Formats: sequence, structure tokens, C-alpha cells
Amino acid sequence: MSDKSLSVDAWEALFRAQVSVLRQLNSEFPSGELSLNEYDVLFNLARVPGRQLRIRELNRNLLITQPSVSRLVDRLASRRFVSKEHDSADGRGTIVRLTESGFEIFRRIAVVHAASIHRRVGGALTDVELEALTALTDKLRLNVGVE
Amino acid sequence: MSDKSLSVDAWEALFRAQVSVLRQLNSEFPSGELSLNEYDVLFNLARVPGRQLRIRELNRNLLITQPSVSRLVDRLASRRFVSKEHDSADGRGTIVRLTESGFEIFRRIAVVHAASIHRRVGGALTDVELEALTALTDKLRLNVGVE
DNA sequence: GAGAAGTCGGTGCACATGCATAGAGTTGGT
DNA sequence: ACCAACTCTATGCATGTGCACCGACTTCTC
Repeated sequence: MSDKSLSVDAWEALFRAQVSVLRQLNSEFPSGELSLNEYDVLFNLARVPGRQLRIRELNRNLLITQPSVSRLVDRLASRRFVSKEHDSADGRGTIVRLTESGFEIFRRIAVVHAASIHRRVGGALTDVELEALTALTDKLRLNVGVE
Repeated sequence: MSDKSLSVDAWEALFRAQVSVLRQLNSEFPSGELSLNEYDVLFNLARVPGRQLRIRELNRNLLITQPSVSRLVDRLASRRFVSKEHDSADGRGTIVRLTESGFEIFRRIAVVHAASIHRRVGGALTDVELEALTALTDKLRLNVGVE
């Protein structure tokens, strides 16, 4: 029973910490230009070679559902931050590509956002603790799906 | 610069892990009866003495905004899972109290949910790692607000 | 005490999201 | 080659959420 409590306590702590941090970051986020979800799309696109992903791939890293991703991408496309193309290799797929202006606005916001994270998260834990937290949450993410 | 990268990496890892876990838990959540936010309200009420909190207090532990909490509580009240009363000590406040049937449904769902957490989170990390993760995220949560 | 400033909760409105589902395309078995 | 099962994306619809704001109440300052 103490075994079961350990996982529940850990998830509870992780969840509440995430809420607290996200709240802080959100209040400091340059939200006039992009929402956090919109930023997250640009972030995911900016980090992969070719700066393009399929809707399905984007969906994996976002908490929102596939239809929401679809519409989120539409909004970003209407603002010319991304472009949509048919996947010639798979006729079902839609390729979302980061445009130059999309990359520009991403970089501009990323600088502010990173500073915010550094101040809040970096101010709360030591370097050693940050590394430990990274290792633990990476392991959790990779293993949570396996039965 | 590697210093700044540590906090950004840690936040990124924490955020993605939370998304992955929440996705898993959500898919296993008995969502026919309560949404996760509704469950969270009952959870917060069930854990405090007197099983009652003010809207403001509830808001601290939830990611949604105060107006959303207000309406969420209204929905729960219409289903008789909570009751609303005026705070006699502070005329501005509204006290939200967990009803008996609210406590019953909370307990019923909590059992299923805890088992789900145990299987997913407990299956991904060792007991020692779970304790370390709890300690780190608790510290993060407590220190993220201080400048 | 009186008035200003701040806190708390509720509401109108616009909008993003989730669910169910449809439509188009792909894959695999025969 | 065909057909069924599956995958991927888009859309209709209902609803939960955020923002701006309001009124009621409290606290602070003088």
C-alpha cells in the first residue's frame, strides 16, 4: 500500500508543480502575439530538420486532440506562420511547414520565454537538481506508455 | 549558457512527461461521470478538514481561471456534489462544501484513478525514483513563486 | 469614521476545445 | 485485383474556458 501511495504522491506533486510553473510562465508569456499552444506548434516545428511535421506528429507532443490541432494549424496558416501542403508520399497526410515569418516570431518569443523559465525554474532548483529532474521526467515519459 | 539550458531542458522534460502521463490517465479515466477538472475540485475538497473551501482557494490548485472555477462549481452544485454557502466571516466569499454524494462519487472514482496512476507512473519508475521525483517537484512548486 | 484601493465572486461574450463522425487514402489478406 | 480494416485529416455541434468587466464587500490610510 505504501508502494501504491508512492506513485500517487509523485504524480500529485508533479501535477501541482506543473500547474504552478505553467501559471507563472503564462503570466509572463507574451500572449498578445501567440497562445502557448500556438507557440508549442512553432516550437515543435522549429526543432526538427526541414522544419516540417505532419499533423499526426504534432498531435503527439501536444495535449490537445487531433481536431484541435487541425484547427490550430489552420489559424496559424491564416497568419502565414506555417504553410500546409499535401504529403506526396501519403495522400492522407498534411505537412505543416514553418514559414520564415513563423520562425522569426518563434525565435523572438523563445528568447523571452527561455529567460522566464530560467528565472522561475532555474531559481527554484540547483543545477544538480535540474539534471536529476530532467532524467526522471524523461524516463517517466518514455516508460509511461509501456504496459 | 549551459546554466540557462539546464532549466529550459528540465521544464521541457517535465512538461512533456506531464502531457504523456495525463494522456494515458485521461484515456483510462471514468469520464462518463466526471471530467478531470471536476474530479480535481472534489479531490481538493475531500482532502481538507471540514471538506470545504472558498472559490479562491480552489482556484489556487487548478489551472483554470477563477471565472471558470466559478462555473465549474455551479455545475457541480447543480448535480448536488457540492453545496454553496455565503461565508459569514467574509461577505465577499463563497464556501464550497462537498456533499455526501459528492464524497461518495469521489471515492469511487479515486480508487480507479489511483490504480491507473499506480500502474502507469509506478510502472515507469522505481520507488526510489518516485520519492526523488516527489521531492524535486515539491521543491519546484514551493519555490517557483518566489522571485 | 470616511473614502480610496484592493479582494472576491459572478456574468456577457467570443473563442478554443472535445466528441462524434465523415471522407479520402493506405494497407493487408485472399 | 478486390474488399475489409485501418489511418489520417477535416467539420458540425455542444460546451468549457479566458478575458473584460461588474457589483459587493473588506482593508488600508488618513
